[in-house]
Amino acid sequence: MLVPDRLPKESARDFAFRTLRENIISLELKPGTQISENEIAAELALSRTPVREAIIDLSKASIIEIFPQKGSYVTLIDQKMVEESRFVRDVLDKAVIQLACGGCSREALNEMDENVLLQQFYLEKGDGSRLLTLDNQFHRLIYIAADMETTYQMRSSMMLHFDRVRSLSLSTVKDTKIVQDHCEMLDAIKAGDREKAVALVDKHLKRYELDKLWMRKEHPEYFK
Amino acid sequence: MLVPDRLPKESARDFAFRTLRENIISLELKPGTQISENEIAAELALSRTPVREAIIDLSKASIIEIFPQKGSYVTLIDQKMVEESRFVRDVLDKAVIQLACGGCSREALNEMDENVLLQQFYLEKGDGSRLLTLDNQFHRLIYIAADMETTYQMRSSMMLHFDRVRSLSLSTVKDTKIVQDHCEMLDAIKAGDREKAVALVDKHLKRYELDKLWMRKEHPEYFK
DNA sequence: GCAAAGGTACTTGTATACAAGTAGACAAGA
DNA sequence: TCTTGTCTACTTGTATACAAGTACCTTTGC
Repeated sequence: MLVPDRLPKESARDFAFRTLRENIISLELKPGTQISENEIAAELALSRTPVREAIIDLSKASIIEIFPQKGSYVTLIDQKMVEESRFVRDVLDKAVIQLACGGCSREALNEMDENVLLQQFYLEKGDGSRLLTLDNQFHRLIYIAADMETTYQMRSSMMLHFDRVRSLSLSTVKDTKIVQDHCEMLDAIKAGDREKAVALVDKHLKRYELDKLWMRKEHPEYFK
Repeated sequence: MLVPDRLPKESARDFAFRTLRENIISLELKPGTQISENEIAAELALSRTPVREAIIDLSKASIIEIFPQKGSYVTLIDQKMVEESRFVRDVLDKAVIQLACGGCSREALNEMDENVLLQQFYLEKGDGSRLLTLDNQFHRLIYIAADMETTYQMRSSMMLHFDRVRSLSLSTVKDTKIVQDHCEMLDAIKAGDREKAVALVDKHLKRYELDKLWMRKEHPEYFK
């Protein structure tokens, strides 16, 4: 497992949560892997308590499954769960982008401009990991622009399942179309073109279908 | 605080979570109230650990706010949060009921029939608390009918804010229209009439606007 | 050889002890 | 009177100890 630096003032629990989450999404901790509270605690130089609390949090999002008195495991990727995540994302993203089309602050637009610029930069550099971060950030900025940040947080917890599937594929495929989609979405928001924006979200999400198929073919052992 | 019976095989953590959640939603624990891990633990005859874990869970849904080394408090009702909850519910409910209109099992329909019957029964009896439970259950059944139960769980966590506002008003108002709405929704699902179903969800949600206004007028001290 | 019993080493669940930080009471001193 | 320091009693955060259940291996008996 990759152990990042502990941020200043970060609580033990938050540190454990962040570490586990990143390792699971990046597939560094593979689906099916057993998670021992004691082992993780030792690895992070913490006691069991904060580690346990972090694991409970992650189990709430069904990304870790706890079997009392037996053990805890990184869940296998569940096709149905990924599908529902996709559905929620589809429905919320379309509703929110329409709000954003209704007008948002200069600030929010600037941040999105900057984000898209960086996406193009790292796309050329071929830095898939950085791209994934910017991708997530871009969609978050849309929610912020629509003043729906709490809703975004909720979306995030469900998106964990989706993120795992994207993780590997985005870092190898480096699809230029995804960045292109983001550019066009931003344009649609600026133009206040709801119809175009919704169509773009729809097209955008369909791309991940390929990711899923590719991953399922390449790593069937990750799936339930 | 009202302490329910502990269910058989229920873990201490689940028991603490359930107890706190119910007391908060029912406004038995009023917005702004301080929650002491020690006090709750004593009251439920548990140690701090499971109580603490339950409190952390509830803080994830922003229904309890934890100030480290200071104290934990039942959050005041946040208008923006209620608004976002309403938005999420609106968007998801409309999408899901359309799926249900696409056809669902005989079983699911039977359960909904039964539920609506009970709603009418308890409406006449004037049992608001029982009505609230049935109301929640009805909407859950729609999600189950659409095979979107995980999505419903996500919806639930955000709905806590909404539920608090409904709690008092539903128990006093006992609006016959709400039960009527449910009947019509069920009919629309049976008929596969998407358009009608969506319109009903829309109308249904608008009723709660009145709840909010009533509550804000009656209990301004509960709001942020 | 095989089956059953029991020990052992793990797991998570819960309880308790201690650490660290905050708020308020209260008294001492300017 | 007001300020300041300290003590006390609280809070949550973390560490540790113990309880209870599971899986597996080993040993014992046939």
